[in-house]
Amino acid sequence: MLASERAYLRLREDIVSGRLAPGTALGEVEQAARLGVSRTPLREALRRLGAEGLCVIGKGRTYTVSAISPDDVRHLFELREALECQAARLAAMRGQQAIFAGLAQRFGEAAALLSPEDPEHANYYRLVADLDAALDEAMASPAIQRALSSLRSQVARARRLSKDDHARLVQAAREHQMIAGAVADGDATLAAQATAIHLRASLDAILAALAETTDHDPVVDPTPGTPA
Amino acid sequence: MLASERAYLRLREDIVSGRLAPGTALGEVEQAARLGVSRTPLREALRRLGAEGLCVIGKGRTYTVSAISPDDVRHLFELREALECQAARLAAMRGQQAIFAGLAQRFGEAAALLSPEDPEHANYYRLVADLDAALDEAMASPAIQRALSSLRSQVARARRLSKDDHARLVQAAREHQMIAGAVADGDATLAAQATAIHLRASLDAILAALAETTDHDPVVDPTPGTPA
DNA sequence: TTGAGGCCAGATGTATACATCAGGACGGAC
DNA sequence: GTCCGTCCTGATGTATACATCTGGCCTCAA
Repeated sequence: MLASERAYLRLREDIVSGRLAPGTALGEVEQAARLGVSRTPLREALRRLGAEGLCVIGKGRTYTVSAISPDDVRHLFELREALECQAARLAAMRGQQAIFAGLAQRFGEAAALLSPEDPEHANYYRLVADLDAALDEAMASPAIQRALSSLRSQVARARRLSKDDHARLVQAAREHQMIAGAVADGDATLAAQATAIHLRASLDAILAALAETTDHDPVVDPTPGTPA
Repeated sequence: MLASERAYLRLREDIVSGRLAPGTALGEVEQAARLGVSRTPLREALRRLGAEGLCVIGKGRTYTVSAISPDDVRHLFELREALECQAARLAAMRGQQAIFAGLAQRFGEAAALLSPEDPEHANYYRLVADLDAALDEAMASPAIQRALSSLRSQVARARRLSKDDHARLVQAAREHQMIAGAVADGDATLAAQATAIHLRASLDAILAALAETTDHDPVVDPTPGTPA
């Protein structure tokens, strides 16, 4: 695998997981040494992360891990709403009905996937990923796909802030079922509205979790570097 | 100015203007020599252009100037609609009424700016840019701003395909007036709808021009390189 | 003649040396 | 004592040498 790709993936994972806390300076030499690549591919990784918003140009020319305040999450979801509602609309107009009918049914049975035996909810999240992939293919709009993929790592980071309690996940499954159902019916307006509702509920869940956590705990692991 | 920035700006200009035709291979050594920089900053420029969609990774690892077929333009506008309608909505909710009222009035008088004495319509386009900037500031959503700025160079390229005939520009001015007016009124729904209408009309104008041109002329100047 | 296989040219990917710049610390002058 | 200017240190920006890969062409065998 390309060194620049490795560096990008590892840095992204480190930022999304919180191992690299917001505000951490990402020096080229330091990170290159840490990840075992030279500065050239690392620079490329850094620029990609910058384009995705995971890090920003601080003072001077240095990159720092971007913050993720409640307002940042709100702004992120404003973009998500624009993109995903449009995606749902287009998918409803262009997608194959059968695929989304099947997904809707699977979401209807999703409560079973949310058993406490699987604390990671791997099966459930695979189902969500399947819906995302189906929407991606159905909307058939490369430009929106690209914008969305650019957004996903930040969304993943935001989701980490939310506590996936059982009640929320059951409700989220219902929301997803509604989206898939509307797309299956070819109802573009309803699909967009269902998406908007889901995003609003997700945002509220994240903000609620954030409000709790910030009172007594740092949002993320504040460890700046790694123990060599 | 940084060499990477120079390379980026020149390559972007060359692609948007059509001097580098769609399908042109962008070899690192060749372009680095042409622009008088070394491969390192040129690579960075190439990656930025790739992220914006102005060039794509062809076979092997080579970059080529992206195509811009009617379908590409349609896809581009699907994304534009999602982003700009949301931007208009947010601006209507957050913007300062007076600014947009002033812009609406200026668009109402825009017909005077479209005199045949100014074939470039510089004054008119400055007004459009003012509206864009006002919306940018009013929506106060960094994420959407970033996505939009990433899109602008492709929009500029698409606009080059359209013939700015007088009738269309007059109509476009009315559409812009409507957007500014709706934002001034704080009417988010109307602002989004006015934006959608404007984008639809712009798209139709581009597609019509494209359909005409492709019948007897290449879409862009097919000169691949420069005469040393 | 046609297909497969390997060789070669030229590209991209990476590492590193050098140039340049920004921030801070130190010292001197007022 | 404080403020300003200079120097220094360490970073980023750039150029280039080297490694690696890709694709095409040529050769050879069936």
